[in-house]
Amino acid sequence: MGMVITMKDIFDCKLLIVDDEPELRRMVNEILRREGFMKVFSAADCKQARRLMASEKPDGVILDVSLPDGDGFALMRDFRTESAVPVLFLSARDEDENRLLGLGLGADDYITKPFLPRELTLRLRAVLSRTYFPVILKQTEKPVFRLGEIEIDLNSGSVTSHKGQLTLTAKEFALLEKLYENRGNIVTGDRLCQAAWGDDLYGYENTLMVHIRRLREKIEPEPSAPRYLLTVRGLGYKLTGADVI
Amino acid sequence: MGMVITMKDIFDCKLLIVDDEPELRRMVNEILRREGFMKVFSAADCKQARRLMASEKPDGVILDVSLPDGDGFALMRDFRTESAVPVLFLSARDEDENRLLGLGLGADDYITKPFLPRELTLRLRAVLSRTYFPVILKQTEKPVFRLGEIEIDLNSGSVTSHKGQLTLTAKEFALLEKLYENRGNIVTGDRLCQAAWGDDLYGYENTLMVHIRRLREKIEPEPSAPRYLLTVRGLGYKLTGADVI
DNA sequence: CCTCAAAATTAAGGTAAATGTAAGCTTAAG
DNA sequence: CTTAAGCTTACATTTACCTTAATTTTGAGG
Repeated sequence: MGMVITMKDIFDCKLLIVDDEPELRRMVNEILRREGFMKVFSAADCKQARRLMASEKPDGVILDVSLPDGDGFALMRDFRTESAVPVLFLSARDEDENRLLGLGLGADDYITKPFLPRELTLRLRAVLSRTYFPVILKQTEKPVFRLGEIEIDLNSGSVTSHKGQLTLTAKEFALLEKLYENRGNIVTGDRLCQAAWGDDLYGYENTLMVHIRRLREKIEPEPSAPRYLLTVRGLGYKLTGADVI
Repeated sequence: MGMVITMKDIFDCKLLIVDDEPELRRMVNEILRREGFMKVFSAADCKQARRLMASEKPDGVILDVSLPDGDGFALMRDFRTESAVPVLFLSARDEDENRLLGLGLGADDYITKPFLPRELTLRLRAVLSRTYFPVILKQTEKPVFRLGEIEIDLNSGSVTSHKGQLTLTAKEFALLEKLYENRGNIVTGDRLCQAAWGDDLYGYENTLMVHIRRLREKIEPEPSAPRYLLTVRGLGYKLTGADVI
């Protein structure tokens, strides 16, 4: 079945264009209007951009990398201290592309000039869709949690219990992370395999079980009678009783 | 203001890949899986494509322009007489590009081989978004509802009542999910069997009853005098009194 | 490049929970 | 009353999962 979600209408989505070329601003504006974005603001330089950012609080920014009075990257960092507004970068081909690739762009995207209208709207939609939906964005800090007396830190991949400290292996880590993300809910074998191996599963069935077993040996007081990492026959596994720290 | 829309979950979105190269089918399949599209079918030729189109009724098609037994364009026109399914064309660079541009593609898009995974998913999202609107949601969220004093969470497959917490088995889960989807309406035995077992239904009559009984034992205060999961003699079963949470 | 230990995978036998079956019983409709 | 549809229970079977150990792969250090 479908689900009902509340989301901003495309007509209500405020966008800010930051570029020093008036012709390009006009063009982008036009493209966006045709696409249905009705609230579009534009700024020619950093100063103006900052002002509009503060007063209008846009839902997305289209930002030129090089601006007359500063750097697009620096500007983005400033925006980001205030909010998680998604940013789509504009850059001249070759000139800035390498720099862009090198950056930790996170949920953002970039587009090189010149571009097709279609390209712009495609990437913009994709960028916006990441923030308008309740998707967990790239999280720098991984969770630390507790299963009864056992403490688990996904930053270091360590499990601490009365027995001492153990380290999770790569597969164990991937599995536990996935289970924790969906804690309380059933996670199918397929999804777990995908999380740990990536590709489509052939004969993973048993391999998964063995890894689950090893994980249980590390996180369960009594691996053969699990209390936290439960099997749901025919459906998958689920993690219960996890207390966030 | 915002708007409320009903959208299909990305996991419920069925896609059909039509291409004669097995390796490409496999690759596209893989890309889509990673992106979260779980229901992907593939066909090697027009004949197979038509069959899958009729039986699965996919929500989107990724279609090679040239196929061993016919033309992708003709195939698309055929599809379109039945439904408004969005089509994303695949074509060899240069070879078919001009033809594609010359066509009145309408709401569709195309992509030339070879392509980057990112390109495929971007364009696919865009194509789908026209029918589903802003699309894209990574995490499937199943319903949580209440039957009187009993709370049911289909994410965790758990039933909570004054007696404590029980877990549904695979069959119980499938049946209850189907009944909930059609809550208030009668669901025939055939349809329930199909939901829980698949296409082939032989002599399930009694087996179904047994499973219904077991389900009632978990969700009914008094299984022998059901208040929520009712029998409709000669027709099937129906779920009533379900309050969405 | 080799060595060795840790990790991952494979294989095979075992087990219990989930499922299937059958037979007698109950209920509703005509 | 008769009949057919559905209910219930106990029991048989199956299959999904568990477990252990042997084998292969990986990767760090020499």
